[in-house]
Amino acid sequence: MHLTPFKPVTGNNLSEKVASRIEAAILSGAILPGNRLSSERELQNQFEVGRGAVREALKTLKQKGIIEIRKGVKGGVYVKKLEIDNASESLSLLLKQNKVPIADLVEFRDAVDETEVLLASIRGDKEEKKQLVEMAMQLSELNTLPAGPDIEQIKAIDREMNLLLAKMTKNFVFVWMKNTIQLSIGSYDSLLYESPKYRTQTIDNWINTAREIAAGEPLRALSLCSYHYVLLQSCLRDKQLEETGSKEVQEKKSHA
Amino acid sequence: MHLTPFKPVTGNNLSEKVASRIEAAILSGAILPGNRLSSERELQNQFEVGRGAVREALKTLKQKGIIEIRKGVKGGVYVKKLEIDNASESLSLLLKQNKVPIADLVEFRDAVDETEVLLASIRGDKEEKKQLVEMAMQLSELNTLPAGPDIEQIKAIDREMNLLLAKMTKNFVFVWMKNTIQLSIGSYDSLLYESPKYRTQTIDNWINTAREIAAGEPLRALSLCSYHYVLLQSCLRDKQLEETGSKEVQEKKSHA
DNA sequence: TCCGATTAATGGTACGATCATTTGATAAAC
DNA sequence: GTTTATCAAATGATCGTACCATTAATCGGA
Repeated sequence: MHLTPFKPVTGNNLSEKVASRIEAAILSGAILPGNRLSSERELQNQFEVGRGAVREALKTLKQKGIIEIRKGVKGGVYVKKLEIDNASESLSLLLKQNKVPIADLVEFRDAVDETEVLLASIRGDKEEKKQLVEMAMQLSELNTLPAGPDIEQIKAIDREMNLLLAKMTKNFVFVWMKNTIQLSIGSYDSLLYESPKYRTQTIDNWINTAREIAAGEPLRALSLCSYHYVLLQSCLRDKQLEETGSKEVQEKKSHA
Repeated sequence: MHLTPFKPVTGNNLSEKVASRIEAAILSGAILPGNRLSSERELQNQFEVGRGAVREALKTLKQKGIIEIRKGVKGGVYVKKLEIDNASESLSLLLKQNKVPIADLVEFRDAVDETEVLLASIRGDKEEKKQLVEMAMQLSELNTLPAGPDIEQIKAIDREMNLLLAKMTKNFVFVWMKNTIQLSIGSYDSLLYESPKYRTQTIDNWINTAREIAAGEPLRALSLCSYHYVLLQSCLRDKQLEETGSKEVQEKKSHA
């Protein structure tokens, strides 16, 4: 028999709660791709909800591309292997499932950012450029507070600067891409601000980059932007060294 | 009263048929963002299906982010304004809705392709490089057939070459991005092959690019890749000149 | 005029019934 | 014994009805 990893659910928006429960179970890896979850009637009993709610939840998950539904005996809900081809609708889903090595994402953002900096320094309004420099200076202030650096605030402004930079390109695709990547990479990027070693360097680099962009010096801004990634990769390497052997085994497993 | 732009639906997978009908009506622009579609019970009558089927269809569309559902009097299905912020889940949806000027997309792909070519020439296997060159030669052959060029086949191989190039980067994000962009930009890109003026130039450029990649000359490959976009933009400009004044009015309207 | 109660429209949920599809088992034919 | 045809059970797909909660318009009284 199956284990029943679900508990009853009550409340409003039932079908969405059911959907998020099932999705969580799948994304957490508790149920592996190709495995059968249950039939609709079984889920109905496990969650103690009506069958309509179950079916609506499954429709949502099917649209997301993470489950497959089969008819007949041995039918029911099956966890789908999420491949790049299936996921053309959703990059963020691929990222959530850790299907994408973080190094790949960093590398990609590097490529995009370089052009972004070029375009921003060419197309950005005067006001936008002014604002960018001001935000960079704010970073510096927040880093030299008497009570110590306000790291959360620094991260927030870093995020805003990134979005502003994308907006300055006047190109929707860059804005969209920045939004999506930021959601997934943000936590890694902010590592730079948690270590004192990198924080000051990163902020100084932001200030210089913002000034070159404001001055309309795209090529200088570009080389400074590249330095941001030198810092980030160095920082990530440091973190990796801290990790234990058991994590390495997990890594190999997930790559297989 | 409302018009009822739907006809009854019969057959299997009813809810998906209903969903695609509604989606088509929305994406075609027949129903504008912010407008109310109908209530569930109205849709049930219009499509002549059960209410469950309607609700399942709506769940799918809600998950896609193109509709919004409101409770109470004046509740029902409303077409959602698809903004960049909402759409972090789906770039292809933004593209389908023509929210993104094609020039933006071309520019973005240009930025990505440059790095892609660099990485491909550095990381590509020997076999992949060999295959790339062979495919480029195939393009040339297809262009000089006695019976005239086989344009459809040429487009198909162009597509395959693009995907191979992305694969050669050994970076999932580039592969995903190429897949997504290809779906939307493909039709524009293939304009290059429809005009005799550009077709031969584009193919020759592909051959040279493939050879430089195979030779491990990333910088030469890069400059050739850029030339592809010079050709594409020139070609798009030609097409735009052919368009009439009435289209220009539409353009301005959609930009407002 | 303004505020509160009423009412009607609508989504959310549940339950039950029927049909079509799929798989496995059983029986019949060779 | 093997193959083929038939049947049965599990399951998704769909429909219908009923009831509750929410929402906005309407109506009536202060």
